[in-house]
Amino acid sequence: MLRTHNCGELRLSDVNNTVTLCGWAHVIRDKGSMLWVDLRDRYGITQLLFDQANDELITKARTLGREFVIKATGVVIERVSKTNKIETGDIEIQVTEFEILNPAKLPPFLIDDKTDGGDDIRMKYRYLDLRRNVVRKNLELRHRVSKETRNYLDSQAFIEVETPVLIKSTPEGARDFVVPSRMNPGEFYALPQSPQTFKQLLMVSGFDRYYQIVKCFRDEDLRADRQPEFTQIDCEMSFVEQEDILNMFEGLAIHLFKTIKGIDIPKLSRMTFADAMKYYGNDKPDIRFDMKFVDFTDFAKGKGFPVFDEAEYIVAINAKGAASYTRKQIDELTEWVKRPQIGAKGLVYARVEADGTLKSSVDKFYSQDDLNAWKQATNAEAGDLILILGGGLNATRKAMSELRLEMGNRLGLRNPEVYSAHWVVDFPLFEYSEEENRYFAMHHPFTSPKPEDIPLLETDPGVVRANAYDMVINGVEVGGGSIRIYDRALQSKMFSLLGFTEEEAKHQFGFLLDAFEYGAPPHGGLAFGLDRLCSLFGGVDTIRDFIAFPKNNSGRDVMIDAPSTIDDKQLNELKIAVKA
RNA sequence: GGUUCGGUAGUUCAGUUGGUUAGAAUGCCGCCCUGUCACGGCGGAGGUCGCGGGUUCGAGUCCCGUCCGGACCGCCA
Repeated sequence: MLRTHNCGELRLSDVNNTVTLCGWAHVIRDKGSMLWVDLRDRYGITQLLFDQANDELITKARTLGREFVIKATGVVIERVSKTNKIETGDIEIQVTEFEILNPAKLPPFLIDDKTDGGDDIRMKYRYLDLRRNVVRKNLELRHRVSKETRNYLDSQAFIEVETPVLIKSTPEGARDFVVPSRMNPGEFYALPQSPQTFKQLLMVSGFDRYYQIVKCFRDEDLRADRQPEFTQIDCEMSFVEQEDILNMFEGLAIHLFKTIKGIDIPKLSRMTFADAMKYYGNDKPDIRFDMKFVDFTDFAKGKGFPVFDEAEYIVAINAKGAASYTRKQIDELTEWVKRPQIGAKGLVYARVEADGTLKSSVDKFYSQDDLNAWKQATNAEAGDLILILGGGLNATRKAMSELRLEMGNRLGLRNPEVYSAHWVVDFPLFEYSEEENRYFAMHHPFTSPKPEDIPLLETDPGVVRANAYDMVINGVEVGGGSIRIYDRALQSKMFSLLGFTEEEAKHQFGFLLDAFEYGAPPHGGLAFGLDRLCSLFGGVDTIRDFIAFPKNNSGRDVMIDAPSTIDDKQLNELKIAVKA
């Protein structure tokens, strides 16, 4: 070992000991007669002291620069001026000899908690960014989440099994990343969007309780909370019903909150998909705050206000305490909902004045009695602001959902240190695509319908509910899963409803259908997004901060500059031609 | 595929209606400083205003195109 101690562990009790430390020169403060170097490593900072009593040494110390890697030996002494800002603030090292292990160029941005570097340059030099406390702590958090996940699942008799990364492309779901096969020209592997079919086969194999912390890949556009490669905590269990899965994995959530955040969260509440849409316009509602949707269709229609008279659906929320919004703020909010991303045509408001009367933007069309009905329906009181949108059902729900979250932000109701976790259950089995004129599986084609809804598969597939569930924390979908189909006939029926011919189903998923004929147990499971869980525990919206080497908005790794072209020799081997 | 915001010193940013030599902070370099720890003081260096074209007597500023980055919509079973 080059060192006797790390930079975070020395205390007053170590005074008079001779120690050797290694690390990076973090900050150098030259006071003329003495010079200090903050020596930094993963564990902390220890101050090195050079003074002019040793002229040769301090002169050599003046050649140091930021981020030089050094090894220093000296005696631990009590500081004359102590600081409580760092844990080693009571002591310093009176250096007797030191060595520059490696000099360093000046970094392009400050390696500091409050760095001066923007995202772009920090990503290009990610290995320097990772030296910063804040980023390192994020990865340490991620490590603890993984570790506690393994602890919990291990204690529940789950075993971790690795599944292949080079698998088969399937048409359903997200776009696959594909990998050409040199030995099978013209054929391609796909990288897994999830180990779904493999974990089901492991259930057929009798593993009973499986998990895997595993990379998954989806070739879709990125977002702050979406990366092309991301990590799932993938789980599956046999001989269970939906309720068993919910209990097992809310147990995991409770365990993680306890061990990672030191918080006892209550047992998770359950909300149906239908209620989530009705009251929040969203299948992953943030229920840290109320502000539920109130359906205004009945009493806002037919009063002569053309926009609402023509609307399929009219919905209101009560922004409590927002009556103080000025005309300018409301105009700004109106512009906000009219942005193409939100897509509302306009925003109607009704303000409850101090005396209880209402002032609305549509007074021309609605009497004070009409407005009183609004007030009653939304439980509005003096000082509240009722916000109303109207239009087509789906678009209006979506717009109001966005507006609700925005008002939650503006009114300070979305504190990242407050957590509210719940399940959304009873998702529809299918989603109808107007574009392609057919049903798609909302979750995936292996999800089992609720038994009582099976007869409806023939007559009205759109209303069939699935044994599918999502865990939602603070408006973030952190995990989701379902009870699976384990009956060959039912699985075949699903494929046929999804528009597969028998041949196609056999070609794509024959192995699974075959397996179902060899004694498949009832089973189900779910997968958590590890990156999202970490960002949630870290209190930020972007998962990039919790990934050591993330991709940028365009799916590029700007540090290694990937993806890149490959040379003709490689292309020839793969028998691939690139279109000009 | 689309919407939107941004690109000016190593870095983060400001830059007025288009008008003299493009500024600040921080970092960096030099000198000074016996207790610093966001050290302090004095001095200094540092610019292809992303790129290309256009309008104009004159463009960091206006227009068109393009590249790059961020957020979002579509997409993400």
